[in-house]
Amino acid sequence: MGRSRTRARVTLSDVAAESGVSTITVSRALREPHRVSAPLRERIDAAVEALGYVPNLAAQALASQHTNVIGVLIPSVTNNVFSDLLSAIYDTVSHTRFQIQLANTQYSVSEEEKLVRIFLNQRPAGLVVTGIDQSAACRQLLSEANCPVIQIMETAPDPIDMMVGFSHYDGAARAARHLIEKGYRRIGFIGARMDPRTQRRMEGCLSVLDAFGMLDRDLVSTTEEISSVNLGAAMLGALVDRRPDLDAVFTNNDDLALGALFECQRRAIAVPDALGICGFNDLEMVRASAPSLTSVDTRRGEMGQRAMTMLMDAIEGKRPQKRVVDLSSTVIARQSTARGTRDDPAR
Amino acid sequence: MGRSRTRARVTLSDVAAESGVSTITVSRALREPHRVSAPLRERIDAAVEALGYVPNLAAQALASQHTNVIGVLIPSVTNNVFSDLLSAIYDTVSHTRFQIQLANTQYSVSEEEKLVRIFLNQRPAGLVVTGIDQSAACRQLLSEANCPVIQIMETAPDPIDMMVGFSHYDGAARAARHLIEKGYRRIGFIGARMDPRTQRRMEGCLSVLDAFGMLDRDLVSTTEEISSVNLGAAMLGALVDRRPDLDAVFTNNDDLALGALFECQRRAIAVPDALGICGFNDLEMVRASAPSLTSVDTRRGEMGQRAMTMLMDAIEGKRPQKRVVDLSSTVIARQSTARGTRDDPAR
DNA sequence: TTGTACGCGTTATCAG
DNA sequence: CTGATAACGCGTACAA
Repeated sequence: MGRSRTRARVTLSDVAAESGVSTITVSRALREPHRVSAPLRERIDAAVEALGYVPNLAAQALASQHTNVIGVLIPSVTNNVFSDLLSAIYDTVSHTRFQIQLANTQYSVSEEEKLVRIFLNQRPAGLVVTGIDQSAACRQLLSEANCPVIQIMETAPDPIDMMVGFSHYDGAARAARHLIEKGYRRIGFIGARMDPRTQRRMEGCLSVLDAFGMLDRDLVSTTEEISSVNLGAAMLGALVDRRPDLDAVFTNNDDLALGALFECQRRAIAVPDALGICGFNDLEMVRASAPSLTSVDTRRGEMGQRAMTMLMDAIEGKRPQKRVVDLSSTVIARQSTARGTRDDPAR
Repeated sequence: MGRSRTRARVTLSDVAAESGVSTITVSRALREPHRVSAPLRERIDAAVEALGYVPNLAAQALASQHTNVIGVLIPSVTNNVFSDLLSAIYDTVSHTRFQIQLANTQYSVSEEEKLVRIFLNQRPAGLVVTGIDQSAACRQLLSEANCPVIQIMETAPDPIDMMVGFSHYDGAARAARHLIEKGYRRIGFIGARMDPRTQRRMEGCLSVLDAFGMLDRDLVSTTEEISSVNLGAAMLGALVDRRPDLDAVFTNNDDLALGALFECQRRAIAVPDALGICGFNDLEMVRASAPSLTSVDTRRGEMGQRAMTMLMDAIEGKRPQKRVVDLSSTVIARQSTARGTRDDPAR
């Protein structure tokens, strides 16, 4: 209490009174201008302007039984990976009639299910969910939803509705093959948090190492802790202490890779000659480091943009030809793996 | 169109029918349980559970003329600085009745004003806005708002309502003094984007240099470009090319500082002996680098937490004793400035 | 402690 | 092309 008084809010009927028509006509003039005669439209627009009318979203939602809200569920707001994605999502949606409502599942499927339930009850225009590891109940809810749903970050053969992402397994497999091609032989793996996508990356990496007869479980280091640069440094340090013969690591993401690089610098381990490092996600910063870090580009900006375009199209009734868009991923070879066997060393 | 049919939604009156009471009693049992007799409460809770009732937020908002939405306006979703803040905000609000609605001003005051207008019309429970540089109209709107408003990231003597942050001017001044104490004499400044807070940091830094007779405008490098690690590397490179006598830089944030460090590594410029580097914000990663980077801790986690606590208290009518909370900021001295004049060198 | 009547601001439906 | 009327689902104000 105690703050200044509310100015009486301007409603549709105020605008109607001002322009001498009924409320429904104002409502139509705003939503379907072509269905209202030109002179009326002008009078109404003028009245809206003069009175400073702003629609009441709650009333719209209640009356029409739908909203312009696109719900976006991501596991974390801190992770750099998602901030790139979010940025693209916001950009794509700005200047459309839709608004983003962001929710945070904290990597919990039960939290995700709870949030989906809440969102669905508010009749969103569309929903974006991260990954493919929803609970059975959540999948059920989403497939019965009366709005388009798009899963992002991953691909799989059984989309709930639509999907745009890439195979984490394949991306990591590419990274492993890259390290092998560069001549590394005792290749380790460092992973943190170990959420489902992280695990699939690990599997992709290990399967390739196995296929080449190079799999050594003792070179695999994982933790449930949240990924960070400092953690990458600590994990690389521990791994090298235990296995000084390690000659390359694939880290589950770029934070860990950068930490690993720093630890190498501290220990005077030569990168890439004594140790190769490959990260994942290709964050902006790994291009800048010295040496620059090899990473896997996952085109998150394009992913966010495509996801929102597909979703908004679907909301307008334009269903995509293909419900699953695979953006794939690409190894960006840089100095940290440029030991050079067949490729020329990076600049 | 063409997705599966909506199940008839469960409303208050369904629950009322199921438990044999009137709708208003159900409504009360949900919002003010103590005002309903125990047996009824139990019957109602059971019915809610059995039917899977979820309140319709639009109807609540329309009937009660207020919402549990806390609007949060930040300039960027990509900037690491805001992700730390956001994370604290989400954590503090989770498990309360409030929900966050995030909006993105893109560092534009006109966009901010537009968003405030939209938010205010939906009767938010509270509003969080970034900084102190709102447009006059926006300030006006916010001071007439019938909900608590808190400005974050900065402090000033004239809060719109409440405020929690720190002085960017002072923080940068501390950084400059730290560099001087460490024996650096030809101190440069590197800044990107140059939003209002960035500018105040620049002013704080330059004023100290000036007071010590060390201000050299030729050592100041700024750009409107968005800050990034790569940009930090490029800007440091250009500055050193032009002024090889530079012996320290204060960078406007940690991205730039890290880029500067990388560029030094590439050019074999010894940090901290030949060049000292001090960043701003104390991101997690700057503790891990080799050498570790000195930075200014701005306690963003605490800021987010305090802001939400103050706001939620104010919503419940508990106005704070002091409307402006100054969290201050602290130089965290690390290896990148440990040339050691009076302090002992960092570990 | 519980219930009745009504209104919140908008849109759907059906007439004119 | 325009309007009257009735919802939408819930909370407020008052009554019992």
